[in-house]
Amino acid sequence: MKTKTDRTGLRRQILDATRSLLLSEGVKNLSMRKIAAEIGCKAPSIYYHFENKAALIQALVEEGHQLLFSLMEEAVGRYTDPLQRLEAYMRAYVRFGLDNPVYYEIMFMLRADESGYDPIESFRQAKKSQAPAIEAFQEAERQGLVSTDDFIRATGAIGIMLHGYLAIILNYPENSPFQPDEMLDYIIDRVFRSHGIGGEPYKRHRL
Amino acid sequence: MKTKTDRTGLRRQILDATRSLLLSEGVKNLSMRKIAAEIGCKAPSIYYHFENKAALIQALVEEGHQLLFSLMEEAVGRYTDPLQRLEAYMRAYVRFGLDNPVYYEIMFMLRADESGYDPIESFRQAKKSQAPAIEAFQEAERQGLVSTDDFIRATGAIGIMLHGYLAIILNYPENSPFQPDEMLDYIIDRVFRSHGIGGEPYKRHRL
Amino acid sequence: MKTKTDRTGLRRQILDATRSLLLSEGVKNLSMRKIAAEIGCKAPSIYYHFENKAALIQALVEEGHQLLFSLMEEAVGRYTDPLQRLEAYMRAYVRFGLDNPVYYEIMFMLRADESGYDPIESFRQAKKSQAPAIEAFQEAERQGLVSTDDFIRATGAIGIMLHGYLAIILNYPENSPFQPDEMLDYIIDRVFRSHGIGGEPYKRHRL
Amino acid sequence: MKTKTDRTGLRRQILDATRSLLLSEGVKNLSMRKIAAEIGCKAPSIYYHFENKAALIQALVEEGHQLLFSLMEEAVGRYTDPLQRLEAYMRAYVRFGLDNPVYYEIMFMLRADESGYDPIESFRQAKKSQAPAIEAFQEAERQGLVSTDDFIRATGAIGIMLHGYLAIILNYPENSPFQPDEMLDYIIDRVFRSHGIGGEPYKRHRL
DNA sequence: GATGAATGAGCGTTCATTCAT
DNA sequence: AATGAATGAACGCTCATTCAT
Repeated sequence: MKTKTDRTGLRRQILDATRSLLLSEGVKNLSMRKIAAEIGCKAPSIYYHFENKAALIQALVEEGHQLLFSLMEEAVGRYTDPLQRLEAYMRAYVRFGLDNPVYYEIMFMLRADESGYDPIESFRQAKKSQAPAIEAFQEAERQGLVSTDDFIRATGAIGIMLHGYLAIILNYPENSPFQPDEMLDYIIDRVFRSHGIGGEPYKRHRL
Repeated sequence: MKTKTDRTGLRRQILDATRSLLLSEGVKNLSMRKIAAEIGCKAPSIYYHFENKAALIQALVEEGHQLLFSLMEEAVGRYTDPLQRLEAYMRAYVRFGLDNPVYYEIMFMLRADESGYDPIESFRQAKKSQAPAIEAFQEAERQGLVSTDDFIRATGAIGIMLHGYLAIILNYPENSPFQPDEMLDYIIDRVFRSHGIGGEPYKRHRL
Repeated sequence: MKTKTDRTGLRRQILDATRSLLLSEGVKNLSMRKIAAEIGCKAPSIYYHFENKAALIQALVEEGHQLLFSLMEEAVGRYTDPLQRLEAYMRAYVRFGLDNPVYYEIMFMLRADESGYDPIESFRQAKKSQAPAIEAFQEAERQGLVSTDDFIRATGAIGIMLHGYLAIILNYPENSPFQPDEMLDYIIDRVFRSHGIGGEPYKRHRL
Repeated sequence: MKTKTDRTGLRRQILDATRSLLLSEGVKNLSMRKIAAEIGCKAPSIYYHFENKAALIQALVEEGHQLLFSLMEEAVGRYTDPLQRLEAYMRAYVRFGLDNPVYYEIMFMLRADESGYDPIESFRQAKKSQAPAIEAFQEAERQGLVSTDDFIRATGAIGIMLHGYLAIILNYPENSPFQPDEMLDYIIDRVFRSHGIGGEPYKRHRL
């Protein structure tokens, strides 16, 4: 029986409080003291669970990558048609960013020296999450649904586009210079068109 | 070391030193004292020329928007064929970002509360720079070179894509997860393909 | 309005307060905050006058070396007989240490990494202060009062002895394991004896 | 029984790790956590074996005094000629300091409030180690080899000199302002000369 | 015997900014 | 037009130590 029920998992509390503070105040204004204040513990306690501030953010980054990976796998797994899988991937990726702005920002929008997270490792993780899209592309090609032979680059280009979309929305959440939903539809549409074949660009079963 | 004879000299020096420091040390490590030290004056002197740090960065942002605008106009002006104008626009936009990473970052990658610059005003400026691309699209449509009727959104989507491209390269300059040049060619190619018509997707005279 | 009188020379106040705190609490317990509190200013103000803690201590070390130098010159200058000059040097050196324990400690008893002062520079300064003793030795030899040809080493050995004497007294000010005054007389006596010639070891006119 | 071995084991490990850390990082940078990390245990475990940091250092100081005592006895015991015994004492004392800088520093160069060790007790111990030198002096006098009647003070003066020598070398190990070996020979020589008798200062059989 | 968890106190330092001059 | 001097607020972090387990 635990007497300190409200103290259970300070490590978890720290991570959550950090996410919450990052969301409300941004990376620049995150401080160990504020995190501690948010939880009700003292700043040095954080150092028991994390070596330093960078390690704390790094832990969040890793959580983010794991979540992203599982979400991408799950999203793609809902469909069998490769183009649907691809669209599902794109939409789920965007959803991940919109639902988890803090994760997305520290994963992909923070300079390495600010997050303390090795960017190479970050991209290695990101590539793992891209795999479902690459495989979907491959399968689509095999089925003659798209004309592309450079699946990796094609997926990279999609990632770039979705990153641009998310980066703008997340950076200016209240002042997005475009209609997010309509723009996303438009973007996805253009992606498919760009891989279309002749007059019948793609045999796409819309989600 | 410049002399202090020039009246407007210090203001200019401050702006230049700020850009230089932002380039070498990043936004996070920029401080009024460092700027002053770089120039050889004292921190309070900066306050004579700029109300505060935010105003200083804002001045740089405005400079950046002016430069971007003139570069975009100039780039498009070199061609008459609308698709060439469009491609020139895209390439010049990317070039602007790569050549002026500091401008690009404070213009489009800094949160409003960090730059102190009104994001709405920022997008108003950005839209001005997008005008040449929009007009090129319109003309291309008029000439039957592309099948698009939503020129603004199409241009927005291009901006999103190029922003994603630049954001990644600028954020991880030494660890870009793709080959910048080849990816840029690929992206531009896909943009045109996505607006192609039937079996002959576009009549594009490559630059 | 704060008059110039009570604010004059915060830099000087900082140095004095630092010396005072070093005396009462030791190097280990010196902190920028305590210095500030002693004076009545705030810790950051110290940083206007000294780059950091090491620079502050270094400034004191330099002061100490200057004081030592002038005291040694002055002490030796009071006599013409070289052996008297030598004795005066030794007694004045000890007096400097006893009167200025803080100076002595930071000059000669602090590890380089604690004082932030280059030990080589420190010894260069110390050697300057040793010059009067070396010259006295030389003159004593010329006059046939002592039999020594290695004046530098002889002076070095004296310095070592006096340092041992001071280091013990200063480290255990209340518990010195010997009678300071008598021991000093004894030491000086032995120094002269060790340089004596035959049965009439030295022609010394006691001070 | 395994328990007993373990019990004394960690205590011993703590002492050794502390010595090692003191050697490599200095007193200032010694911390309970670092000691624990060095061993592979946690900081609170140290408190099972030592009441606090001061007690831990005190234990080392005591070890040092024991070692010094046995080394001095042993060194002097190798000779029968009292002057040789005296020289052996001096050389062994210096050797102890050079070979065991950490012991020497915490025994004789640390302020009482830093070591937590009663300085009076410290000097009581130190005097025990001086006994062989005092006795050698007495015997030398008895044999007419030196002219001294204050053996205790004479030995004290020697201790002061050797302490000065060691304090400088240990404090500036890389920047000693004199040649250690030659200076030691010189010092020992002067000690004997200072106790010499008339034209034939001492009948010393060099070691 | 040892540790997981936590904390109060404190550290050196940096910062944007102010204001009298 | 610029600066000398100062400050309130905060920062990341380390420390010796405690205490329940």
